[in-house]
Amino acid sequence: MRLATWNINSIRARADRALAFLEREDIDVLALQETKCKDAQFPREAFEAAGYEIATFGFSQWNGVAILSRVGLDDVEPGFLEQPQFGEVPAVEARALGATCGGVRVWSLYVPHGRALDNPHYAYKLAWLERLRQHAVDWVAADPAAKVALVGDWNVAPRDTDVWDMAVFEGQTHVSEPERAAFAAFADAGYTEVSREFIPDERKYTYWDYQQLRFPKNEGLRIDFAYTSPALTPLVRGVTIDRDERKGKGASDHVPVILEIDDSQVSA
DNA sequence: ATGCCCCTCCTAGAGGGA
Repeated sequence: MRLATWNINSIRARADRALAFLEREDIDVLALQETKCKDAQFPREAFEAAGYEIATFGFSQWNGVAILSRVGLDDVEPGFLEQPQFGEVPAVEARALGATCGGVRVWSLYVPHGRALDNPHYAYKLAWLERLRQHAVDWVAADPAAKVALVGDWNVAPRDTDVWDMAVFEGQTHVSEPERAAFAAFADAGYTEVSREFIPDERKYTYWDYQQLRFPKNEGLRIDFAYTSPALTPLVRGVTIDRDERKGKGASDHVPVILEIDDSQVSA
């Protein structure tokens, strides 16, 4: 099974790119972030015609997550239990969507950005990650055989080498110690960030700003990751970053991360 | 060329992104 995650930065602006990606990379399950549309606005028809079932979670132009699958799509959960809220009138945001696809419990995650270290969004980000981590612990405690994939835009650069110039990011979000600790806590819980296992090299980024020739100069960030539960980790045969997807007119500022999973042992 | 910001929405300037 080939499972991909991609912050697409508007599914309506890039439905054609998404369709081409699914076909080119032979993708079975695609977790999307920043779909930037309400459920009713999601361009379902083209993906259904290509053989995918679709679950969406979006209710405004902000955020939005989705899962497309051609290997089953069951037990859809928009958001996780007691997901931290944000806003003047606190509300759950469309940043997490769970579904079981081909025997794998997939969570498409768009972790809050944080904005600035002294911004309320930053405390929200840390609380959001911690609540998710508690669930991640509970899921494998309840069922050690659970095959869980926590994939998406984590908005954390775990290492100094995951940003193109630490001097630029010093004192900003994504690189602070509490964010890195919140990210690392998933590994303490027994999950493995498999992109690092297969791609340990430096300067292997998943995001490049649209401005100032960041992509041609390979000045990017590595912030899109895939944590897998203990039962799923040994089934991951490979991980790739589809860097070429950043090329050309109309690219998202993020590229897909693709997992090859041995599903010969996984019942659909 | 991988190429000099892009998405959204009460269409026009602002909010959000990282």
